[in-house]
Amino acid sequence: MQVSHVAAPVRTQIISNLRNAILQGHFQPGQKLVEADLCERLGVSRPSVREALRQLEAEKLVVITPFRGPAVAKIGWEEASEIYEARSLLEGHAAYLYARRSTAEELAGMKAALARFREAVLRGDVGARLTHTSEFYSIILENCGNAVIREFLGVLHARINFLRARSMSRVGRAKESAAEMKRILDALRARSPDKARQACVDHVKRACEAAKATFSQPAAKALAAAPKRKPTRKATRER
Amino acid sequence: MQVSHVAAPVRTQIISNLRNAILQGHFQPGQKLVEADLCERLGVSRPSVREALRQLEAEKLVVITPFRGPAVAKIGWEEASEIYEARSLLEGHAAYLYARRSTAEELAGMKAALARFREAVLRGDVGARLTHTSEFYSIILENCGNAVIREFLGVLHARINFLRARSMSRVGRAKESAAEMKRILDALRARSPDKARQACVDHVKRACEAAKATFSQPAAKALAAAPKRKPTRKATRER
DNA sequence: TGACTAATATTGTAAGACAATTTTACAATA
DNA sequence: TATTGTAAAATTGTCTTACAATATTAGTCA
Repeated sequence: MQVSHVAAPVRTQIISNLRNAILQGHFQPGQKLVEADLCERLGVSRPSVREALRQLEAEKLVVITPFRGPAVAKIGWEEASEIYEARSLLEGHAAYLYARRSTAEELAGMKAALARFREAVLRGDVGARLTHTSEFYSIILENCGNAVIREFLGVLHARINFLRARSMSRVGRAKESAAEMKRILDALRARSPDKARQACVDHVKRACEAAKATFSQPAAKALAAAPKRKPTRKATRER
Repeated sequence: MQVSHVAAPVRTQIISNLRNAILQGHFQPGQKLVEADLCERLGVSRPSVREALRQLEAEKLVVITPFRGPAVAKIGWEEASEIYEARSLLEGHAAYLYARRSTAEELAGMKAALARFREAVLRGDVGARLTHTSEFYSIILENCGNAVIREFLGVLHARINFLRARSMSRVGRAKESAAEMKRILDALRARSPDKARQACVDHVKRACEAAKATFSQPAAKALAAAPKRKPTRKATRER
């Protein structure tokens, strides 16, 4: 007899697959996602793919333009700035709430995550830095007692994931980041909601500034790759 | 079938229709939404309906359980409480941001909306109260300068819409609400971000308390509406 | 009456079809 | 050569049909 397989619907897997692919940068921002290609690549039908794309659109990871189809969401500095602002507000409040609810085990878990983060910084492992930062934060979010805030932050983190990766790979940033996380942890240990909020807000502010700095660099690449408008019409092939 | 020349995808209309129907209470919370019924009622195909339902699920207005299908989201006090908390945070910040950006025209518009709200209170028109409250708030949200916060608040408002309707119909509440809105407007006129934030937070807090009070009442209706219950089998599943 | 089984309803997914629209390719022209 | 207009191809939006998987309901039997 088959184990009561809670049978993850195909659609769910498609969503996970696509979301991970986008978050891990396998698709470039702005890249067009052709439905037929996705069907073939994932081995599923078009209705399933379309339903999954709807959900990702609602998460703002995908933008769907009528008759032009879905594309990976592309984010500009202005929008990123707004996301950082909302994140600061929500993350600060999550820490505020969590400061009164933290347990010794959880704080130990955060300490361990922070240690692994520091180790990853020394190793120069950018991917691990993100992983352990997420571990650190998820303990706060999972236990802050407000699922609505948690989910919003999950969506926001996903949307600026690539920015976090970019800024975290900057030399000085990771070390700064570790110090800021330490400050958050200290505030939580002290069970001081206001200090925890402030530490989080400061951390996000710094992260925001680091991300902003990365918005000046890529322009060089963009300019280099676009030697002014080419007269022939096939110049619009991008996207 | 019918062809629409305009760029208004059928799916978009379905989403609007269903969302409005839910917000206006034409479907009860917890009510099951049978795909075939929706197809017939809206005159569209099942794939289109399913795509629309996916989006509404992402907005948390609809809950889809595997093999049991979609149902109008039902919200308990605990979740509502979390929503009010997030709303307080975000709405307060929106007002904080807006206090520095408000224009004379916009403030006049808010004054007018508040006047219409007061009028609706006197008339006893509950529907108009909600309409004009939304007008009042939308001026803040549309111009606060942060689209991310604006959209989050739009989603939150939709999720607790029925609560707002319930609490706003309580006798004393509407009048209180008018006074609180006046206080927000005064703070904005004074261009005081902190006062505006505080006024908003207080307003949401009061609204939250009013909503909480309505969570004890509705049991009466539920009892009256379920006269025939067969004890056979597992008591018919809650819908 | 109460429990078990069959029938029915509904959802999950696939495949195919076709109109609407955009994109690309190509040809005509100055 | 460069520009512009048109035709072909590609892609999306939508519908229809189909069928397996699961849940719900009805009916049967003690």
